[in-house]
Amino acid sequence: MHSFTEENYLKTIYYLATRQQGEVSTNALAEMTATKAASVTDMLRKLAEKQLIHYKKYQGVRLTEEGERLALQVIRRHRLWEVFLVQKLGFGWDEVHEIAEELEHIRSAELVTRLDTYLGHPQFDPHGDPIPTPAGHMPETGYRKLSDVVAGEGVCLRAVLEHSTEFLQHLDHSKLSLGCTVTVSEINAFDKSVLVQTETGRTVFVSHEVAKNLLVN
Amino acid sequence: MHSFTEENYLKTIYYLATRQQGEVSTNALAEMTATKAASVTDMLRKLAEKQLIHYKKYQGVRLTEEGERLALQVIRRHRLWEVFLVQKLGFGWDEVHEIAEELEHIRSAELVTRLDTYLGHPQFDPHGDPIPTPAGHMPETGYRKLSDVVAGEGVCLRAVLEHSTEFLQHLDHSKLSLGCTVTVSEINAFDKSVLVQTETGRTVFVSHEVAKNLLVN
DNA sequence: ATAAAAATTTAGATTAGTCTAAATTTTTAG
DNA sequence: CTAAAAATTTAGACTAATCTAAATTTTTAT
Repeated sequence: MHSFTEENYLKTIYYLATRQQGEVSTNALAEMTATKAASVTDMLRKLAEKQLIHYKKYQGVRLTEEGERLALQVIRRHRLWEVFLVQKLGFGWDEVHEIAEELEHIRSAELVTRLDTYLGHPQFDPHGDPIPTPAGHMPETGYRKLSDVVAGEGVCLRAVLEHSTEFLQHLDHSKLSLGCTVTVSEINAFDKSVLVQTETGRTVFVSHEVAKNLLVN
Repeated sequence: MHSFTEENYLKTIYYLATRQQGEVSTNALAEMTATKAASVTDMLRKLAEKQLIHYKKYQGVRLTEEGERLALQVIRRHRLWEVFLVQKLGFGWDEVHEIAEELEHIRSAELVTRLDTYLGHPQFDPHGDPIPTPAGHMPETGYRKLSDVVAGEGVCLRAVLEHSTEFLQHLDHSKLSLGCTVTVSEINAFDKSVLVQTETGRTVFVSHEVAKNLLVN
């Protein structure tokens, strides 16, 4: 079996790999896991020995097939628990990340299967992230960033790229939630902020910084 | 905060203390936690330093008020999760112990509060064990062992003392479940086995070994 | 192209929890 | 009451995950 810590490294490598080109760097991992580069190096050697990553000194790191399978298992558990916490226990979408960070390491396969059934086989977590399949496949979404939408287009809010409490509460405050249909009425040429029209006719100001973290289709 | 391991020691000390007179011994703890006596001694020194137990070398161990409070918190979480696993996810009562052993260490207080509400503030777990209150009080049950009931008495099955899969499956097989009302029709003078009559008129043979692990009122 | 900067790895230590083997204390049985 | 047995603790070591400081490699900027 793999340790709690190993699972976190695999998950983090997966996360960083999807957000960039090529290999994941030691420093990037150190920052994400809130450890030091030297500690990361030690762990990378260990994961490489277990054949969970491809690793050459100084050259960064990439998941093996087995490593990716494990990472997706952890992510699947994390996202299913987030659905449980929000839909069943009534937590806000801004409150569930830390708790799911712990729940994701509970190992029983039967538990995950039953939880998935209990939740009605959800496809997305409360932040709009797709839930990996039991077989270990990450569904493609084809979403774009709101910041890439041109004026006049109508789109639907589908997911957030940023999970911080501050960001999510800001959206709550703007009364923007996933599933909202909005039309981009204006894009500011100077700061790239956008004005969007909701179905109910409200106009909402969205800064470029926020628009970059909103996924739509 | 206290580690996973410390929580397990506190829980085990509480468990052993309720099943005997006086102090809990190093060896008993070593057996229950599947470690060696030397390891237990190390941990006891640490828990004593943290004022969670009263400990004098060679004299056994007893929880302090704070230690008991923490132990009851862990037990409360364990039992609430068992209710969840059985009532919401449909696990059998013989399948939930190991999973709850992991879930009990998830630390969010808010999670426990919400889970309790979601489950409808249950008073007992699937094995009939009382769930400690949020304030850290273990409800008294006043149950007796079935092995102490005299012939002719009618009683209701309330809890099991033994949680092993084998024992619980044996009860399932005998179609004895918590809540059953039974009348003790005969006590064998030689082996102390009992015959009980169920409400439906079935006669069930219960060995002394089993009767000692069934609580009734 | 090369020196400075940045990134990464190595060396050596630390902490939590565990172990075995040896020493010590308590209990028990004659 | 005392010697043997049982229980417990101490001593010294190990593993996983981390750290700091120093050494090494790669990248970058003139």
